[in-house]
Amino acid sequence: MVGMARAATTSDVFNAIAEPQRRQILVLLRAGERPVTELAQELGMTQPGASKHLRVLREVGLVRDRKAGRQRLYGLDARGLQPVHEWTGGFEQFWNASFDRLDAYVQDLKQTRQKE
Amino acid sequence: MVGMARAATTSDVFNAIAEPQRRQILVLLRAGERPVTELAQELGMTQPGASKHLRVLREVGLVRDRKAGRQRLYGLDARGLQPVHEWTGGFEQFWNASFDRLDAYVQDLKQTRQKE
DNA sequence: CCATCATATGCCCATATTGGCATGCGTCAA
DNA sequence: TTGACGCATGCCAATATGGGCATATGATGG
Repeated sequence: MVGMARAATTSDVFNAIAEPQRRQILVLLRAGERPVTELAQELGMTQPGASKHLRVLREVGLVRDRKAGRQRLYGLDARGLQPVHEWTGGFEQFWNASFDRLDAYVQDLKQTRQKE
Repeated sequence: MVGMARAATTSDVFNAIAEPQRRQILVLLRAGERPVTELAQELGMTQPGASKHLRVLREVGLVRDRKAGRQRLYGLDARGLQPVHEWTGGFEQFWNASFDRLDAYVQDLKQTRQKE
């Protein structure tokens, strides 16, 4: 193996939600279970397209599916999003500090120049 | 254009943090600014590799860089992570509800079977 | 049993990546 | 000025995707 591409999107949640349409699907599912075709329509994608995205979401555990007659209802299982929320939360203290740090840089630069 | 792959990773934060090594870089930078080589060493990657990941992070605005002599110090700018935190936070109410919903499914199935 | 509806898959194409290596470029020290 | 150091890039190889289409699968209703 000489080159590698990217970790399979099906392997982790971060990758699964990197796709805008998959995020939209998750948002839609907050309103409740929905069959594939309905999701496809509401999001303006083809049925195969929706199925493929749903498959990825299913494999990382963000959605569950349940057979209901001829349909297959997909439902949200947001537990997998918690790690992402927590990971980003670990940077919360830096959101506001960023500007201050930037200022610190500028100060540093000014002092450095004065010394030269 | 007949086929498309995936939105450029450099275009949004969700995609930028989909890469494990880039997440590690961000975590390391919480401790403060660091030159490329040092990051590469600590994460066990080559210098070009680190540079490439840093470039992606820079283009989505998650890191800033500052020249310091021969070195280039990279620093964290976590503001871009806030949207991700908020998006996932929008599912917080479903983290605990998931099990209940699952139970509801089981109940449904049982009733359905009894009817048959 | 048959036509139809609802989905999942397989295949092919064009693209986006990531990694390894070599190399260009600017900076600093002797 | 010259050589070493620190980084960014370019190029190539191997892969993972996402979309469009056709088609296999399954279940339902007559």
